[in-house]
Amino acid sequence: METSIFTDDSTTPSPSPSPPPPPPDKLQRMGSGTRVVTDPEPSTSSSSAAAAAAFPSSSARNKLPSSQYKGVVPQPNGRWGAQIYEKHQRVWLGTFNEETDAARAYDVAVQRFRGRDAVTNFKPLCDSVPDDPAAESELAFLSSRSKAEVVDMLRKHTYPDELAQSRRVNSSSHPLPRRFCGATGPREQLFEKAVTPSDVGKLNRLVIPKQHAEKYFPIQGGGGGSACKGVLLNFEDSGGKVWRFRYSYWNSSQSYVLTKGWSRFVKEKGLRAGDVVGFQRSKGGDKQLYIDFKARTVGGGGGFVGFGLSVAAQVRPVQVVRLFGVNIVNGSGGGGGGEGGKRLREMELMQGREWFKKQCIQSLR
DNA sequence: ATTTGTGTTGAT
DNA sequence: TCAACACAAATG
Repeated sequence: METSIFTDDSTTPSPSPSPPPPPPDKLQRMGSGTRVVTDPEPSTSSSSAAAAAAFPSSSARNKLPSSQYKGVVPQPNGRWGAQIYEKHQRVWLGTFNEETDAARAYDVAVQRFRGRDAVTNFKPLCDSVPDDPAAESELAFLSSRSKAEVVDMLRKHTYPDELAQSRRVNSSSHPLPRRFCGATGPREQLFEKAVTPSDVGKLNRLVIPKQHAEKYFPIQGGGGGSACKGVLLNFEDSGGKVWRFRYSYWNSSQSYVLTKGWSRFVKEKGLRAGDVVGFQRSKGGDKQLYIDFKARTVGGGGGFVGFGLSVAAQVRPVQVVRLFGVNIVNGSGGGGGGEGGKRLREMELMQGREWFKKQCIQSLR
């Protein structure tokens, strides 16, 4: 099952008998701090990211400034990482430019992981008196998502957008049974990867994280150091179409990659940075490989964009969603092109995304 | 070349 | 559980 590092309890998350909000006191700074950070001037300072870089500091080995916030750790480049612990294991929540953003990410995670009265950096979220629609909806939103999903949103910085979209849907009277991905069948999920800009760019290749490559797609002759003849692998998509990719190891970058054939997949599916490709394998003896992807929505103005393309050919129009009867824009110009070499950081901000598991084709046909 | 985020360790 | 530190993996 994916990376279920979390003992997920998604649907029944709050057995938390936790009622008594104890801490009226602001327990904000604690972190094993040890370091008071020479009084962290609130705001005013310009770019925090630049701050660290600018520090000539006195000692050769720069001690990174510890954070005053719980769950927040400094990064070598001046940015901030957020993390939370679960069962003796660290769960990384992503990196942020602002220390406070990292702290907020931790707050979201800790409330999802440990319940309403968990210790937070800022607002306990349920501090909002009795009825605060905003807080309540967010609470509901959190409960409706698995820990893994929440972590994913935080890492990709899509939490705000997903929350907003959730609220939209919610308000439009919808008993929508939430995600339903019935038994997926005889397949086992191997792993997933959110494609990077370069995975869908001109390099025409998909980097398979080493960890997964060596575990699921071992290359003949040994992976790590051997040369790279490469092999051809066939993957079937949700529409039954078979895709053949060349799979090899690149010594230059010490990476496992899918090359020949990959660009076609990107183009036909209209893959964009941030979309998630998933790899499965049938449990039967045939070990047939499968590939699918989760597109992202272009929430912006609230439109819901199907995949920007073409997939129409293979889609079984199930009784799709009838909620957004409005604009079904066709954004993604696969060719749209401009990527511009701006701040990638900002590009990474993606709006909400929907996971399009194959629709339940089973029940209908 | 940079940045992320994992491995590890010592402290609480 | 939690964060400091070091550094391999990932990304561009």
